[in-house]
Amino acid sequence: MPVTGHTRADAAAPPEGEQRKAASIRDVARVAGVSHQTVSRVINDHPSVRPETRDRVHAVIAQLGFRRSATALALAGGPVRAVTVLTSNTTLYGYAATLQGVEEEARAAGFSVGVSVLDSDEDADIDRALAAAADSGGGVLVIAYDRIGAAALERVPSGLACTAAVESPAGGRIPARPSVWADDRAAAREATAHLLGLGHATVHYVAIPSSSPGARRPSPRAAGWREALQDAGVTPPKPCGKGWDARAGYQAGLALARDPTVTAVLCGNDDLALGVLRALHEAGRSVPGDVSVIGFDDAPHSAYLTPSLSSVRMDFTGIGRAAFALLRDQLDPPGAAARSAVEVAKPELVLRESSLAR
Amino acid sequence: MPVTGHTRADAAAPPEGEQRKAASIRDVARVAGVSHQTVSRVINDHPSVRPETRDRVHAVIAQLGFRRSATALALAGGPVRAVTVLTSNTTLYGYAATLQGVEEEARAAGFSVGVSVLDSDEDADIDRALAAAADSGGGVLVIAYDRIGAAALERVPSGLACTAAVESPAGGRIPARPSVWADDRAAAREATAHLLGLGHATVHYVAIPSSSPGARRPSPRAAGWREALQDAGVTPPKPCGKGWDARAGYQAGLALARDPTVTAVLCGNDDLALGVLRALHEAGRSVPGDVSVIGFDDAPHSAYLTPSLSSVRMDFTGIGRAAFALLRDQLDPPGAAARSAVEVAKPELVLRESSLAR
DNA sequence: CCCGTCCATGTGACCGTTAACAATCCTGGC
DNA sequence: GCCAGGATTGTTAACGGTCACATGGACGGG
Repeated sequence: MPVTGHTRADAAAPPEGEQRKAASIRDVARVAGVSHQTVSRVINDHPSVRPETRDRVHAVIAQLGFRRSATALALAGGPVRAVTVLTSNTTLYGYAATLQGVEEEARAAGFSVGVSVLDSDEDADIDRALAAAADSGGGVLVIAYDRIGAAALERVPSGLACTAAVESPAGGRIPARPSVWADDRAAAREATAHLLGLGHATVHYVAIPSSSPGARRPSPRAAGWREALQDAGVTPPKPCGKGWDARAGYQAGLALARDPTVTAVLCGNDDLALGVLRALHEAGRSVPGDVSVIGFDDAPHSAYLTPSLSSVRMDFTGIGRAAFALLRDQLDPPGAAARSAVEVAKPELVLRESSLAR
Repeated sequence: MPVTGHTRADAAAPPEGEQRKAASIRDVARVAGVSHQTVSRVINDHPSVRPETRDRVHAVIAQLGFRRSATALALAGGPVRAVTVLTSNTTLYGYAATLQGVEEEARAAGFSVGVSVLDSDEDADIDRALAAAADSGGGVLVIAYDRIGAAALERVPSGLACTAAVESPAGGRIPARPSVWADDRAAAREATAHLLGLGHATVHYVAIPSSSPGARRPSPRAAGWREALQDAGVTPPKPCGKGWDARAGYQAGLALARDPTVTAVLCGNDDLALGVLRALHEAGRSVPGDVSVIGFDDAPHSAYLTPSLSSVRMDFTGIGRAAFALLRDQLDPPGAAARSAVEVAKPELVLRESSLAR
């Protein structure tokens, strides 16, 4: 990098003109009067280089602004230091925050981060993304919070280093790939129990779409909700909702608002909850007066809604970071194969106005 | 070759076992009985290859599942087909949506997308990101909506292909780099004028941080707001707000709520507006009854707030797409140097409950 | 004093691709 | 029948690193 500055004459920057072609290992060798291999050894901290030689080479490296080419390194079979994040979306809060976590950790480790968005769960589409990721050479990190991501995870070829950020796996099942999750099932149970504790006869659930193919399995959030009701001897009502956004929540909310038995609602995420709040408001049912509402994910703005939204805080950034760490362990195996599944800090139920005691 | 006689079905996939090392151009050459260079010619659609030869090579390519190595291509000096997006944030709506737009367009063009997050506007930090981007070989796309991004844009070395997504440039100034923006200044003027038209004596402004170094220049949104007031002969009150998020809006809102002359508020983004709404609510001032509020960006959930938030819809995805297109023109120059500055569709003022007539 | 080792360094090949140039074959004009 | 010249193909050398191995000198033990 042609950095300017520098106390003494701008020794680092190539003279004044354009930035000529970057210096190679051989350029450094020539100037330092050694062989290119010696330069390589210096770069890689190989022990048997005379201190004097090492210093001289280092000086030339600084002088020429030499930077080792990642491309050449990769071609020569060196370690690759790159991750590609596969995701179906980059704007939804949970996804964006997970990506952010991955990026932070990757940057700290000197990895580059690629993003490939999955348009659908069709094989062709997934393979396209996988191929793109594979020929970058590094590992793949799949955000598998939804059906598309889960489908992509299934198709990752066995030779490719891969980890995933997932929902909490259904009881006892160990994910096929090293994975990271927060126990949202337990959190859903807790949130539901809290609502029941407030005196509600039952709790309705506005679901996020299932991540299992064909929606065979409900999401862990739905499972936790169901369990809490069953523990309390309550027959779970039919979950509603189909979608991820406020609009879907609004539509589900319109139906719920018409049902007088609805006094408590758990939502699969905060966007859905927002739509539900809106629908309840329009129907003249007050929150938390008539209906208590709890969301999921604790998006940053949820605390400022009116009423402020109770929610389950998920450490998405932490999940992203942990997932990257797992991937890194796979790529340069320092001490044997590390853990293959990780559960990060338990989600935390944050109580606000929307679920105050009545 | 363990490949049995596939009619056509899975002709492409490597046999059944593990995925052995990817086939190279020379592997293809050997099997097809030609030189590697001929294979290269076939891949690149070079005209002088006998059709018969071409077909044979193509068949072997399919049979071996050959894919040209992007790494080797880059090393050999071929075109790189990669973008690195430099941004200070990936979770804020405008940023995430811009990134999404870039990714869509890049994917369609067969480019890979990298992301590098800028922690601060310190030179070292920026150079780190720039260096990382540069040695990926492709172009750089800077999201320069804030001070950090703008600082990064300044330091991009002249030899590096680069475009930027920016705020609308201050009157007449042509951005140094090919850039894309929506005319948010005009939109702010329009929104302010609309509020004045509602009968408000003045309009207060909750500002997003300026993107100019040292905050020497106000953001175009602030400029548009000021212009509209001046056009109407109103002396602009002091803008408030320091930050991007709902919390900052809330704090600004607390102060505004105490001031009885405040009856209309324009906010630099929807998160700020959300905080303002909350603060006004807590102070017992109704929206739009006592105070009208208009936000900026039209985040997806703004329509579902209570009251629903009037906002200026920005086509961030479109900006991202256009910025990528501009970068692409730079990377493989087909018809001379293309346009260097682009203004995408005009932002649209979306009126909702928060700014109804009184 | 000779030989085996280790240290420091150099030489050459290789990774997978493209570019430049050479070589061969075929065709047509004279 | 000879040669210019295009079409087709092959050969060799980059690109910028790493790895495997060779080389030469210093040192120490027998």
